[in-house]
Amino acid sequence: MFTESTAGVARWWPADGTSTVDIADRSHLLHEGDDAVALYEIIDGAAMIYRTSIDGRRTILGLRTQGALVGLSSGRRYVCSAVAIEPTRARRISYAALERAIDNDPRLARRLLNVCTEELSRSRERLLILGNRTALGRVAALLLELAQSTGGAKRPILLPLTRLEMGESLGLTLETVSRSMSRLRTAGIIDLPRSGVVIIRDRARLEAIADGSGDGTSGSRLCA
Amino acid sequence: MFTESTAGVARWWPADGTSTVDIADRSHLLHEGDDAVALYEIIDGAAMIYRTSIDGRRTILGLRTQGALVGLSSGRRYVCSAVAIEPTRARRISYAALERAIDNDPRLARRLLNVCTEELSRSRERLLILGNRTALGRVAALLLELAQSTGGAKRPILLPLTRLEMGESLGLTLETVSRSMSRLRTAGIIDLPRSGVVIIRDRARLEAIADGSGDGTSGSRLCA
DNA sequence: CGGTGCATTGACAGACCTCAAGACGAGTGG
DNA sequence: CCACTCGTCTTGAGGTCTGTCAATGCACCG
Repeated sequence: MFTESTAGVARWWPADGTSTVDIADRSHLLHEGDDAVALYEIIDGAAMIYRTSIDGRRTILGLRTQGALVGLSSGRRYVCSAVAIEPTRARRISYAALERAIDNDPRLARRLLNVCTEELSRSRERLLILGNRTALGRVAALLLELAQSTGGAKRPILLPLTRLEMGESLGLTLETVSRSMSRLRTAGIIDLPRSGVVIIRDRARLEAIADGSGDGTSGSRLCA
Repeated sequence: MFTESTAGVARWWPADGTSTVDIADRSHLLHEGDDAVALYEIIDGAAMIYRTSIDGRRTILGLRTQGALVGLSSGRRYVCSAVAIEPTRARRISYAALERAIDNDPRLARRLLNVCTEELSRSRERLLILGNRTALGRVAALLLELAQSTGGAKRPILLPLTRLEMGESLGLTLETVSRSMSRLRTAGIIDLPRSGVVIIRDRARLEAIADGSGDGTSGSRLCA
């Protein structure tokens, strides 16, 4: 359904309601609770979406990179906050202009629906991870996700998240994240050459751990 | 955004591609991996959406009741399975007819977008629960959700889920679910008159537990 | 040089999972 | 009607994993 490519979404945006904005690292695109006045498409960079509980705990709902839409909301207000985790450029599309454009061009609606269902898939993927993975599996899955967005196959990952943020993203404490990373390093699966950098040495085993196939630290069957 | 009421979505469906289907308890609406040919709107009853991992473990991603759309997918195939958890009637809308209808009526697109973002909200809500709630809090949250869909304020909840399914829904084992229910009963917060029935005796404390405000089993501040 | 923020590591406690036994209810066949 | 089976639920004991608290190390910066 709604299977059209989203690569060209940009050229479908209404001309009158869009502008380009630059967001510094750790600056907000939008705040939970604010009036939902605009949607953002990430052109370059990355952001994380999060919500804060009454008790002050933050839960990071996901990371978004180039091409993703941030600010989708079902009500009049944003339900999540979004903050850049690296210097980011985004296209800002006003809701008012967008709704007008939808009425004029049904193809835009289909593309938006497509993006929205993809967003759903990502949320569900994360639910699977939180629902039945151990700490090690969750960390492995996050590293693979980060490796994908950082791009390179064997290139080092420049971690855009602190251990605390990784923990908030995975439902773990920063200590557990740190210990999991250390276990992966000891097992020879990753390298931690210096703070903020990760190198994946054995992607197959990392994937096996992320998929829940044992803890992968002792003779993986996938690498036999 | 897309804030129009969805109460009247039904009358917007394309006439040519829709039909009504009745699904027995524990029968499937659709299977993960099948060609995505139709969307279902639940008219009456309830269904659960789930995915199965390679290792055979099932993760229940959520429950859907009257008005919800089941079968939203970003690709050519369904990414989740959906099974009725009580006798259910649903409206089946073929994707082909739906896409045509979208092109003819932009209001439909906006309503669909609205439903889709609501779906997103539900997934995110569940992420929050799995990310930072204890077993007791998760069970409390699920009971409140079930109470809502069962309807009545103080009416008994006729559990549509087994302990195993509740566990698969919350990322817990069935034993932990059972123990949590027993703790809630011992604390006087719920009654378990017979198998498959739950009565909420102290909603305020149950909500406090679900929101993570202590374990609520010893003198809740909300009830002082 | 001290201060600050982040990461690592240890010790311990608590939460949850696993394995196991038994209870209960519904359905079936004698 | 009763015995039997089957699936589900409950409860216990013990082990593992993760959270909490705490100390230390490291890089960066004033």
